[in-house]
Amino acid sequence: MKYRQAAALKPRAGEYAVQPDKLHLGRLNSHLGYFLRRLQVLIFQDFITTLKAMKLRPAQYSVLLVIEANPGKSQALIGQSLGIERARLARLLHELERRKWIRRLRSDGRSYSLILTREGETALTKIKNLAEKHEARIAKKVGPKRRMQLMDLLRDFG
Amino acid sequence: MKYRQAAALKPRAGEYAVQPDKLHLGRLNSHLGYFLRRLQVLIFQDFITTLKAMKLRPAQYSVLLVIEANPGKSQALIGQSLGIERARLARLLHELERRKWIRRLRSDGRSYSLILTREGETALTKIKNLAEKHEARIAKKVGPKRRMQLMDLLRDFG
DNA sequence: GCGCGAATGTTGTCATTGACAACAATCTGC
DNA sequence: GCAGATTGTTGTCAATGACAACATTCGCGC
Repeated sequence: MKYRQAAALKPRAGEYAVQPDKLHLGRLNSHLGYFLRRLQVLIFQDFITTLKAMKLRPAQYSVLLVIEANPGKSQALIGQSLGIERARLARLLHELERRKWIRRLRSDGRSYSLILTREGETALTKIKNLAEKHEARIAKKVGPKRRMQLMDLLRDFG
Repeated sequence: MKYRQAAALKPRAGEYAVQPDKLHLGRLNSHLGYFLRRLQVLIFQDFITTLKAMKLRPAQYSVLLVIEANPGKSQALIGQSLGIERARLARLLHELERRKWIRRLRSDGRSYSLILTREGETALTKIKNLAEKHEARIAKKVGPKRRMQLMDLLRDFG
C-alpha cells in the first residue's frame, strides 16, 4: 500500500514537483485551445522571468517592438495591430513615457505620433538581447524543429 | 497631406485579408509566444461566448472534464494536472460545489475526493455539446488540417 | 462655412486571474 | 511521538480585459 512515490525525489520548497501530471485529461485532449494555452503560459513565464531585470512585461515589449518597426504611428494603429484595447494601451504608454523610452508627439490634434527616444533605443537593444536568450531557451525546450513548425503554422494563419 | 494608406497593399504573398492590421511586427515575428498567444486568445474568446449560456469559464470546464475522467481524485492532483494553483482551485471548486455539479468527499482527513454529481453529469453533457460546436467552429476558422497539425505538435510536446 | 457622426485618447470601474503568504489540520517518515 | 511535509483555506496585491462615459478633434456631406 505505498502509492506515495513523489516524496522520494522532491525538489526544494518553492520548486515545482517532478511530474505530477498523472491524470487523464479526458475530452480536453480534443481541444486545441487547451494545448495552446499550456504552452503559451509556459513560454510567457520564461519571458517574464527573463525580462524581470528590465521590469518589462510581454505587452510592453510587443509595443516597443512595433513602435520601433513603425515609427510615428498612432496609438489606435498600434493597438489594432497588437490586439490591445485603447484604454489599456493608453495606460501602458504612459508608463513607457514616464520611463522616457518613448515620446508622444501631437500629430493630429487628437492623436499622437509614437516614437522611441534615444534612451528607449538603447534600452531596447538590451531588452532584445534578453529576449533572444529567452527565445533560444524556448527553442531548446520545445525543440528547434517543432518550434519552427509551430511558427510556420501560426504565422500562416495570421 | 494625404499620406494615409501607404500600407494598403502589404500582404506579402496573399496573406491575410484587408484588415486594420497594417503595421509591421518587427522582431515580434521571431517569437513563438506571440503567435501562440494571439491564437489562444482568439480561441478562448469563442469558447467563452459559446459557453456563456452555461456561465462556464475555460478553467471550470477543464476541471469538470478532469474530474469526470478521474473520479475520486484530490484537489492537489487535479490542480497539478491542469496547472491550476491550490488557492485558485479551492475557490473554483467551491463555486462548482455551490452549483451542485460536484461533491467533495473527505477521503484523507486533509484531502477531498472529487466526483461529479448526477446533476453535474447532465450539465456536463450539455456543456460538451456546446464545446463541440465551439471546437468545430475553431476547426473551420483555423482550417481543419492546420488544426490537426497544431494539435499533434502540441500534444507531442506536453 | 455648419453640423453631425465617427475617431482618438483618457479616465473610471468591475470582474477575473495569477502569485504569494499565512494558517490550521492532518499525514508521513524516522 | 515529533519534525517536517502535504492539503486545503483564506487574505491580499498586482496585472489584465472588458466596458462605459467623456472631451476633443476630425471627416464628410451639405
